[in-house]
This record gives sequence, C-alpha cells and structure tokens, in this order.
Amino acid sequence: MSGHHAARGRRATERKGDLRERAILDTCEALLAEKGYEAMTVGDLAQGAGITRGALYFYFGSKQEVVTALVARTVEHLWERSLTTARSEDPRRAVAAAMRRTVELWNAHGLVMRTAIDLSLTVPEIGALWDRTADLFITAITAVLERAGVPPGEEPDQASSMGRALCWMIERSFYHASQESPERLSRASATCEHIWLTSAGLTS
Amino acid sequence: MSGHHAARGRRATERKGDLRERAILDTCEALLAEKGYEAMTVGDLAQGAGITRGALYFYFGSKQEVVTALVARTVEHLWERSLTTARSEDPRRAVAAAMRRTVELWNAHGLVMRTAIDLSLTVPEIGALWDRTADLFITAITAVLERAGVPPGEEPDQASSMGRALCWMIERSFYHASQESPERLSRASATCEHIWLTSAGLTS
DNA sequence: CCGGAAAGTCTACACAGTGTCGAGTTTTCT
DNA sequence: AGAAAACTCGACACTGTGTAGACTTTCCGG
Repeated sequence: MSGHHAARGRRATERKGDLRERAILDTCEALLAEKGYEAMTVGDLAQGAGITRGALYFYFGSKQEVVTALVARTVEHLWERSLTTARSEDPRRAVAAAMRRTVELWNAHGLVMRTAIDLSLTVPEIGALWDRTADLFITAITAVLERAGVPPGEEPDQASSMGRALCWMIERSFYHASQESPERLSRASATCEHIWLTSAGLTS
Repeated sequence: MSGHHAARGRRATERKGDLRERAILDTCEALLAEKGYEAMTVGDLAQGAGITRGALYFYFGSKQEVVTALVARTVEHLWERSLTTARSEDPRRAVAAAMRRTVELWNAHGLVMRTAIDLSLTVPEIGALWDRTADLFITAITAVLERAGVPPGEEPDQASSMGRALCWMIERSFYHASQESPERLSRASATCEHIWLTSAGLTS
C-alpha cells in the first residue's frame, strides 16, 4: 500500500523506474517460459532485472503483482487489436477472420495467456482481467451467430449460451494446442471453426 | 521415496494407518472447499486429521502428494462408473445419457475435478491422471459421433478432432458453471448437448 | 505370552522464500 | 543550490517446508 507508482501517471520524460519496470516484466515473461510460475522466485525476478529484491519491492508488492502487470500489459495490447473483427458482412468470412486473428494471438502470446488462465482462480485481479477478455470474445461470437440467423437469447439453442460454450471450446482447445506446437494450433483452429460454422447453421 | 505405504498392499485387517490416510484425504477435500489449495498448509492438513505435521509426513511426502492421492481416489471412482455409457443404440439417447451422467459427476465431485484441472500443469502426476480421464471422455464422444454418421479420422470435420474439441468445450463449460450453482450447471449441460447434437448432424 | 520387527508418532532443527524497515544514494524540479 | 521525490540496498522477522532421530504402539511367529 506504499503509494509509489500508482500516483505516477503518464509522463513526458521517461523515469529510470519505467525502464526498470519494463525490465522486470520482460524478465518475468522469460522466467515464466523457462521455469514456470511456481518455481520463479522474487529473487530470480530481481536478479534478472539487475536489481536486488528490496528494490523490486519498491515497484511491485509481490510476485503476483508482477505477473498481474504482465498479464495486463499483454491483454491490453490484445484488446486494442480485436475490435475490428466484427465488421464483415458474410458470417462465414467473419468466422474465418476471427479464427485467423485468434491463432495469431495465441502464437504470439500463448505463454502469458496460459499463465493468465492458470492463475485466474487464485489471483482475483487476473481473474477479472481474463473474464473481461473472455466476455469480449463471447460477445463477438454471439454477434456472428445472430448475424447467421441463430435467434438471440439465453436458452440452450440460442445465441448467447452457444456463444459462451463455443468460446470455452476455443479457449481450452487453444490452451492445449499452443502448448504443443503452432502446427497443432492451426489444426485445432480448423476444428473449432468447423464446429462454430455448423452450430451457426452454415453447413457447407 | 521412503518406502512406507507403497509396500503395504491390500490387507485383510485394516491398519490404523489406513484410517489416518482416509482422514487426511477427507480433511484435504474439506480444506480445499474451505480455503483453496494455495492457502491450505501441511499443518492445517495434519491438524484436521488429528495428528502432527511430522506424522503426516509418514504418510505423504508433500502437500502435492496428498492432493494427488485425493484426485486419484476421486478419478478412480469415476472411471468405474463411466464405462457403461456407450451402449445405447440411438445416438440421441446416448448423448442425453452421457450428459446426464456428466452433470451428476460434476455435482458430486466438482471441487476435486476443478482442483485437478488447475493443478494438471504444475503437478505432472495429476496431469497424467486428468489426461487419462479426458481421453476416456474424448473416446466416448468420438464413438457417438461416428455412430451418428460423422466420418472417422483426424481431419477438422472428422470425428476424432471434433470429439476432442467438444470434450474441451464440456470440460471448460462445466468447470465454470459448477463453480456457480447446480442450476447453471444444468443449463450449461443443455447448451453443450445442443451443440454436440448439431455437430453430429442430428438437428431436430 | 514374549520379544523383536514393523508401523506409527512426536519434538526439534535446518532451510528457503517472503515481505518489511530504516538508513542511505541518486535524480528531478525550481 | 537545495529540498523533495524517486530509487536502492542490506538486514531482519516470519511462515511454511521437509528431515532426523528418539520414542511408543501394534503385529505376529515361536
């Protein structure tokens, strides 16, 4: 609860601390890939960023806060780019475009996204971040379903519920596939796309 | 790696230790519900089972081992009952039966199943256990798809891939829904059933 | 029913990682 | 220049883990 960088808003000149902060986050991402969340200690983090543990605690209150910030950074970057998805006329094209976009996202940020999913239970902050992200996807999927003629509503055979289920299918399929290889990811994507289309009544 | 109860096979008379072991596992399940995996310490576990930490380490090497044993116990119980699923003639009935069965499972053991999913990444033992469970489900779903006329094979529009994707959809939907309420769980179930049927070409 | 082995239990200890404190140094702004 | 803010560090207290070794209880063959 020490008010350090919460008070530091956008700034003209770049503080030394902004550098450090970025270094910490980058180190965190690297260590996450290298040894995983559990095994990564605050000491490792500090060492990787070239400072001592004490100094790190000036920037972040805990390991969880560091990871939360990393997830926030990634997820923000993700929100910006995903708003242009829904604007295609043909639902079939919209689905294909959305899936392509999502594959790119997972190829680029799979590690952080998997971490976010893993920690959403134990770290409420990350849970909230990820829920919001999922909602974005659910809304997008639901919109496409409705455009394809699925009636709106919360009943099992209506768009909203189906959108949610399909989102979870994609999340989980990609979670597993992105752990394996980009190749598996694109196969998983094709499968999900097919089920999505079928569910929307767009059987070729 | 201390050879204590690994050597103790099935036994006519029930050792005192078997009692303890069960007490520990029961306590573990209770604590998991009460405070979650992270917050639960080995001390809590021991206290709940009415012994000291030292005594607990006689039975299990670590907190992870306790939880692994709990997951194993639950999942075994689960394997036994799920083998009778595939024997219905009408695919529509088979799907309905499978979903009903799965809802029961999640209502009864949702907590342990969610824990298993959460830990499958960090605890390889649990990962293996859960993978095997998932494979069971995937195989069952795939079988029903094929019986309904979906061609077998690994291509995106063929049974095997679709079975996997549908399994993940169900897992994730149930994971979230079972956290909320039995009511949400049954709604999620209905949605998943609808998508499954549609994917199998069994549109009413 | 006795005596040794196996099973079970406990207290004490060593260790690793966390988070905090207060005293210093550097940077920034005026 | 000089005060305030930003930043850094080493040392400390605390919590939880896993291990060691001594002790008690239970089992079971002779």
